Amino acid sequence: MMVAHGVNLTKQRRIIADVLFERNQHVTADQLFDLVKQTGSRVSKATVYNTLGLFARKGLVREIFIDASRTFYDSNNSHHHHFYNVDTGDLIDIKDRLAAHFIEQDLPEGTSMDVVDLVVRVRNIKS
Amino acid sequence: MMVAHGVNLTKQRRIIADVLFERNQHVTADQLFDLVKQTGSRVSKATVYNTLGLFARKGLVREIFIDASRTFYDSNNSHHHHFYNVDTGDLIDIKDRLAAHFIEQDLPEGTSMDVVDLVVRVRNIKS
DNA sequence: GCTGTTGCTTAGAATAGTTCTAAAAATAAT
DNA sequence: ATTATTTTTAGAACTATTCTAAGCAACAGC
Ligand SMILES: [Mn+2]
Ligand SMILES: [Mn+2]
Ligand SMILES: [Zn+2]
Ligand SMILES: [Zn+2]
Repeated sequence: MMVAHGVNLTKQRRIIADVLFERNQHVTADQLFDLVKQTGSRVSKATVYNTLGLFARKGLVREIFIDASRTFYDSNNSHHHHFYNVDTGDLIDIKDRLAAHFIEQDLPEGTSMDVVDLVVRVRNIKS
Repeated sequence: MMVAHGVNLTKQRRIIADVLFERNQHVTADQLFDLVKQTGSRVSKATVYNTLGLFARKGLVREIFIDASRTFYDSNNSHHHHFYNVDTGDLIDIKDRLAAHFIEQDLPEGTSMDVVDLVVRVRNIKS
């Protein structure tokens, strides 16, 4: 899978990928560093940052920017969106259905909608 | 307008608001600090940060998180979204029409779509 | 075996946007 | 006028992330 995306499979990247892709999750670099530590393996924090950056560039994970203070990485790289609870910090998947009223019907229990932020990322067409 | 939103109108906030709301724009705190300086007025950087935070809490501006390294503030607080060009850094408004194929038709000249990131911010219903 | 080359990992330093602190200044209340 | 409250300010502190430069692993050609 990683080799298919043009990523050299090193020992550390293997360890990181095992923990990261074990399940669909949203983690910061620091959280992932701790998760790796909990398995007993030792990988430096710099390598966790480097590897997440590499995985993101290669399309293996998605970066999520919901607040300026930290970047989340989403091990589920299929096309989907998120509910973010500003009170609890919960980050919950929304399946890819864009209609606004549809989203409203699916709000997490006990929450009300605040703001819908949509960013369409584009790139210059290489000439 | 600001008084209506429960913001005390001080001299510095007035200066900042004049520059910020002069037109629809997307600025970082630092950019706004420079814009204020260019008018000849003197407001500290701390006050620019404090004021933007206050305006955001009061709903006068919208925070936009498109990359982890800086927060943009949108002087257009009407409900809309954005095209972000990852190559140029351009941030362009999208009128509030959510259909995905509609967005594709409106891509900025010379760009191709990369990723659509949608974050629905919710809050706990106060009980 | 060695030897060079390349890519990867690492600890710690540096960076930079943002927040915090504590004191002065402005404003409001009594 | 005196006191209380709010705001501004400079600079220090904070913190997520990136950078640096040295060491290490993998590999190829001898
Ligand atoms: Mn997810
Ligand atoms: Mn705008
Ligand atoms: Zn997700
Ligand atoms: Zn906008």
